[in-house]
Amino acid sequence: MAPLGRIPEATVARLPLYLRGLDAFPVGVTATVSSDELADLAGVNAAKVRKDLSHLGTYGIRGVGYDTNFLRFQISQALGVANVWPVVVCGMGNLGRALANHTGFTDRGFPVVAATDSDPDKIGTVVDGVPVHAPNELGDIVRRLDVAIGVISTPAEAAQGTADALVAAGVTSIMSFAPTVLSAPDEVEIRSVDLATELQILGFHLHRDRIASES
Amino acid sequence: MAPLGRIPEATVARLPLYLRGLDAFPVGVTATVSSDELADLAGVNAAKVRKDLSHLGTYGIRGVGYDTNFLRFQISQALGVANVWPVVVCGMGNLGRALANHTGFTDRGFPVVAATDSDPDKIGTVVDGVPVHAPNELGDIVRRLDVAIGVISTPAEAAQGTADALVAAGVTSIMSFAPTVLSAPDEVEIRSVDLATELQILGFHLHRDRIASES
DNA sequence: AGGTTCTTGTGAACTGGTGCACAAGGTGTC
DNA sequence: GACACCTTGTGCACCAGTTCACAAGAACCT
Repeated sequence: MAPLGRIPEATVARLPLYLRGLDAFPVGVTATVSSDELADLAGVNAAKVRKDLSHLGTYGIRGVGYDTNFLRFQISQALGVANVWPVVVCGMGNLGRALANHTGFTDRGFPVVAATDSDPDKIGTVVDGVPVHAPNELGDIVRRLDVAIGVISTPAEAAQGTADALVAAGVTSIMSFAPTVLSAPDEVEIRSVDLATELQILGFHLHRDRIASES
Repeated sequence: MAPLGRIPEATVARLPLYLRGLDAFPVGVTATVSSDELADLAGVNAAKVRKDLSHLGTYGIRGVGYDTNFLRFQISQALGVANVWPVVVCGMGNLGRALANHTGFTDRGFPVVAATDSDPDKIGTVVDGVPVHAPNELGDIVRRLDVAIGVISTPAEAAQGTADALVAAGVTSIMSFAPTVLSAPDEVEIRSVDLATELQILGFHLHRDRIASES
């Protein structure tokens, strides 16, 4: 019922999952989905679904469920999915190349419009349709192509410098894969994904289970 | 002071960050680090560092700080970093190849020992030192190479089947990049990293800021 | 030794988020 | 129209995790 007040961060993080879950229903065809079904599709529980959706001011229909098309519209609206946010990939190593070529990005409104790399052999080339520039052109690229999001896939040593350059160019959203802490002004939103860290967390559980089974 | 009781999940997720932060101190050289410094290195706050470390039963020295070498040892111990956990990468698309070739994995005790892919052209080849097998050989590979962790980088449609195969082969730790919900028995630990979802969360903040600045 | 300064370890308050449980409201059947 | 059946929306209790604030302990200086 809350008319678009502040949406809790935990809810925001789940909205994309609901949207993904709604892919199970064809667009345009009238259908309803219950919080229970949607919970299954998104991998959460039903109470959470209902509470999350109530934050959007979405009205489901008691006894029936949510209209799939209207719900899709509401969530898209809240997330601003209609917008297209151009992305620049900084660091065209293995990971950078994979990201630049990742269809899941462009499909969802995040086209990779340019990349940077410090390797002279790569600068000036076009990889999978993405032009590779020198790092010092970053500011220029951002302004010219209206880049909204910077992806950092450089080695850890170069990450902070790259982040600084992105911030200087006016980018306020950064997704980093570099295994290091980045500092930036408060208004810059940084999401850090460290794959090795993720594996270490899995390793912890394996380790503990092994110890438990040995004793 | 708690002698290795149950460590909160949130703490476990930060231990790798502390370990990474300790890289700033050379191994073997005696030095101390305060919770404040370590907090900076790991990108969290000092109170959290102290409480987290207290869960390990680690004793710092009041008025001084923590011995860097001992701390490194303690955290490594807790995480089970000494163990080597072989990894199989399922799905050798762009992302899979990048992961298989990612030095950050092997370096930290997670060697990629094999991969699978359904493309007949790839099966039987060796990519960056990693042999590619057919999906139906997965069970065999896991048993033969003692695989502990499965990475799923297949398309969404193939993800559940791959997960099932991993579980059937006895793998209890899965890291998935597929944009879909995976179901598995409770004892299987699944960490899901959906890159498009991450970008959508960034997009939400961009969208909100734009609205705020327009009104 | 006494005083000053530093930093840990932790009790306690606080915060955000979760999950239960049920009233409110809607549909369908007889 | 009455009744049985669904499913939402939400108040409330609960829980995990965070942050504060400070006593306890250690080093150093005079």
